[in-house]
Amino acid sequence: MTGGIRDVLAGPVDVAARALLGCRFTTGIGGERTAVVLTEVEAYGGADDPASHAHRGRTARNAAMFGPPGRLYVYRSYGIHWCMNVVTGPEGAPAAVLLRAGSPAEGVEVMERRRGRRDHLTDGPGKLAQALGVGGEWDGASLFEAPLSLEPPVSPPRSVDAGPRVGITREVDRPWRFVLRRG
DNA sequence: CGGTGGATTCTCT
DNA sequence: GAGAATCCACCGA
Repeated sequence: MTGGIRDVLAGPVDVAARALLGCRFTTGIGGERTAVVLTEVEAYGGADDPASHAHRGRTARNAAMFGPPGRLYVYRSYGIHWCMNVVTGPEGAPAAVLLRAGSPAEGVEVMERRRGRRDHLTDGPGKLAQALGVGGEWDGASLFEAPLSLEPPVSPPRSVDAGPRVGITREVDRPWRFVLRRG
């Protein structure tokens, strides 16, 4: 074994997306430790993927997608929420995996405070970023350097469902949304 | 340089 | 199930 999950993130984005399911994503932002197990992700490619932010080339917003794999791409959605992606593929080739949902695994009380509620803590991309304390200042940060960490699951997920991506208007038929099926 | 619309979430009906 | 909230990157002029 060489780099484990890091090698997978350097490969094709849809393969990387599947591999991220079941991973434990931990943040120690603001001195408060929170973690989730990723349960829902979506893959986004580059110029060949009309639904991707990188479809029209490099811009100030999507620059992180062109960087090396294993970093965060964080952007503001609908002027209100932050959404997190894991950059994949080789440097210079834009691709990223949107983290849509997870299961709270650590620091639940911190997440409750950040979210301002006790239910629906991490069941959407904006909610997940808020619960973990991730905002725009983390755009480009490495997942393998403190205060972030990404740990692969002990054993691979038993079953993964694939379907169309959510909330997009282009390329709606590409089945690049992956959901961890409980079992 | 101004108009536009989004990889969303919440509240209310 | 529908509509509002709210910002800024992007695109066309």
